[in-house]
Amino acid sequence: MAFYGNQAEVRTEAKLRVQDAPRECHVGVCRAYGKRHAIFRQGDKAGHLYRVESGAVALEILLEDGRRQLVEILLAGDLFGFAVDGSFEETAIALEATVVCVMRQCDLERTDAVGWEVAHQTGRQITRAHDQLMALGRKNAQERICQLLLRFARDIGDRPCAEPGGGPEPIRLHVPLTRGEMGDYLGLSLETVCRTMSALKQLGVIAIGPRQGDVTILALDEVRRRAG
Amino acid sequence: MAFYGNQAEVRTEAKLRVQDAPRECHVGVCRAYGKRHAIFRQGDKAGHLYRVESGAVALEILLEDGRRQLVEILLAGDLFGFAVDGSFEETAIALEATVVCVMRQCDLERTDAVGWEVAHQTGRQITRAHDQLMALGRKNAQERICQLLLRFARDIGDRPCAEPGGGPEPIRLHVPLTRGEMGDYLGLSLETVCRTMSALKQLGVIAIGPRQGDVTILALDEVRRRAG
DNA sequence: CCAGGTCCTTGAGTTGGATCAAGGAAGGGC
DNA sequence: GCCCTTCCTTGATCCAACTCAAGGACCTGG
Repeated sequence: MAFYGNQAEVRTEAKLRVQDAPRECHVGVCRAYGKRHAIFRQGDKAGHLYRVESGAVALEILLEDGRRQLVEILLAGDLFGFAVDGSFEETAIALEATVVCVMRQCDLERTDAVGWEVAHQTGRQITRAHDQLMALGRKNAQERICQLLLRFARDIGDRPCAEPGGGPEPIRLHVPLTRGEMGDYLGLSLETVCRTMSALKQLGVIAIGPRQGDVTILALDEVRRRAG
Repeated sequence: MAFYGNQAEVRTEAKLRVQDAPRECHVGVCRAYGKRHAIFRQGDKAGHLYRVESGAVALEILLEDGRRQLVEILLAGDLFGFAVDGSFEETAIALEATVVCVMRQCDLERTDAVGWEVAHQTGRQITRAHDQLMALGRKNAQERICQLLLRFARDIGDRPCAEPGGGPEPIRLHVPLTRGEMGDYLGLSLETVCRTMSALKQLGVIAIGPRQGDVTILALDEVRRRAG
């Protein structure tokens, strides 16, 4: 049972967040996970559904030869844990201290109308996967990175539509991914991610730092334009 | 209403197929579409759900500069038409003469338990999207093409697991995509698709023709191995 | 059976991003 | 504060796939 293996050692750093996390958890139980710890692994038996309460989760697929691909990034409110033949095809990893609500699928299926809630969620995720496929298939490094930055910007300052003049107020955001993980999500090498971030900084479109993971969008319109 | 625009002129070529298509269509209506005709378009108002009864459908996204990406290929039984903010973000195109069952979402939501049927379908599609993301992000041309061939092979001779000796019986299949469309699905140029198919032919792994779209898998194990 | 369009194939040259390599800045533990 | 690990950054070189180009095969309608 590698399933619950990471919990104990995590309690401390996750404690502060557990307190403000538990919203209505219909038929589930909240669990806390520490940075980089697995929630389930490729090949594990499925049967539960998961919702991110706080933090961020990545789904990744590994090939035997070690190549790795992040296929989805999940933020608060997102459901995950969909499996096809009874076992997971991805590994779910907490990108930072994260609280997850775990629900048994059989319990959910007893509750009516939850099916549609799930269906809508999955529909949204399919759309996101399609956006990402467009990015990986046809967009260059700069476009992919701008699209990713917008992904995180959307969750913070959720302004519906920037003023045409180009919002002068910078947007500060925290990206819970290392350069390597950004590369794994975007189908790029970590060096290319670095170089492209540096280029965007040089252009005055974004600012980096002061801490790792911090990014400030200085010209939202520019980021939007470059994301395509 | 570009929505129903392609139907009339399609009737003839689709007629033969309409007859054997209509399985149980709970609350929907079957419609026939001709090769390369749109079922709905990027930006169209959503509100219906669709199921492929026979034939094949592709979902594509277009960028303003003309870059195109097929983001999903749907075969008989697959649901599509999930939209987020009330309008479609993809265009759905019939890859060959195709019959689709169209259902109004509001009708479906009245029927209990359909939600879960939909959720399971979408879960399967998410998994497929994730496989495809792995392909576009980290696999080379040969691996992507072998993965695509397996996709179509699975729907024909659905043998659960080939004999360890490497099934000597060749698998004949029809790929309802032009080289260009294969490229658009796999994030490759059509020339690369050609070259890679030729290379696989040279290696004796597949045979091509006699008609366009026909592919015969001569060494299933080799295709599997190369798909990664 | 022929004409014209669409699709496929192969060659030659180019390039965006990968890989290899080396150092520098954060950050966590003692 | 210092050490050690992890992460970030930049440079140099290389290569898989792209682009441009030119034929050839297939397919449909007349």
